[in-house]
Amino acid sequence: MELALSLGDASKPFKFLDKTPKLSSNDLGFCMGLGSGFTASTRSHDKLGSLEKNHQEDERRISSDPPLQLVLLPFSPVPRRHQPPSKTRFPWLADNCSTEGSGRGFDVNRLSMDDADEGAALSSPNSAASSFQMDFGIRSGRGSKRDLEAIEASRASDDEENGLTRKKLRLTKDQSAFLEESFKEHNTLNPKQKLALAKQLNLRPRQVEVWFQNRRARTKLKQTEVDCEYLKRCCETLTKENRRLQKELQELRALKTSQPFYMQLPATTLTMCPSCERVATTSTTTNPSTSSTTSKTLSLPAKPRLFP
DNA sequence: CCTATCAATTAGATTACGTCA
DNA sequence: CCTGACGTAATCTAATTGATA
Repeated sequence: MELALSLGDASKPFKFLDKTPKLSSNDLGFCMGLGSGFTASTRSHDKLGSLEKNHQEDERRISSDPPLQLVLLPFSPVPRRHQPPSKTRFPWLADNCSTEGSGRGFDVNRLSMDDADEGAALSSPNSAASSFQMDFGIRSGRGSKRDLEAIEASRASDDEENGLTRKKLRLTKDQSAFLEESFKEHNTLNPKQKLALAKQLNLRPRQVEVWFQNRRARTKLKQTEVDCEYLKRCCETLTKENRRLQKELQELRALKTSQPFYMQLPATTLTMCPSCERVATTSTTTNPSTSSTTSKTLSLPAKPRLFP
């Protein structure tokens, strides 16, 4: 999982955002900043952090198991620490490419994928992943504990299928990684790509489709969170600026009251920005306390975007 | 009508955390 | 104090459903 987001230094968490109604990115119609470094959403950080944590957890799990050496086609994924880039990560691909079904275990996916008819798929939506994991574990002969448990679960689910008790089985790390790589290239799939991916991953096209759908939703959610945090920072900055200006106004009024005649002189030159219609002072008054009146340059920061 | 997509939701799996013996 | 078992809340995510273009 890679999400590149550089928005400056992180700050304290904003817990209340958890309960804040999510804003649609379509609603974000304005953009304002004062050149201060905006921070990324801590909520996003939390989530991304947890994703990273999950990833690390996954890697930790993997590291305890002997690495599988497989061939990845047709993509060239980023090499991982524990996986030599020249080796492949997907055993079923190796089988698909070389032996074409020889030594294959029971695989219900093929039933639906060969004719590309999702409607002909088995009734259990989990059967595909189950068979995949079972196939994976048995043929590799040294699957992780998680894989082995998945095998057991798949057997159980196979047994329970007739009893209408379905079990949700997660995609394997490699399947997810492959889908993730694919998502980086294009976050939507045409039917041809969907079928190809499904075939490569030994999933049903429907599963690939759903995965992309959910992945898009997650991306959108994260972007919304980033946008939300960005708007919050904008709001804070504007509030600060507003307070400062109110204070300055008060001081000016007080000065005018105490020095009515003096203030009639044009000691301060006020200029109006034609674009934003804001007033900026460009010269000083005689009162040092108000001479801090500044001509601020309002820079509009780029709106933070997640990748891709 | 058919299809693809999306938002909202459900529900199973997993993780985090507190409690207690 | 440490540890493991246990229960539970929180979180993640595969999958479903209904609306819409």
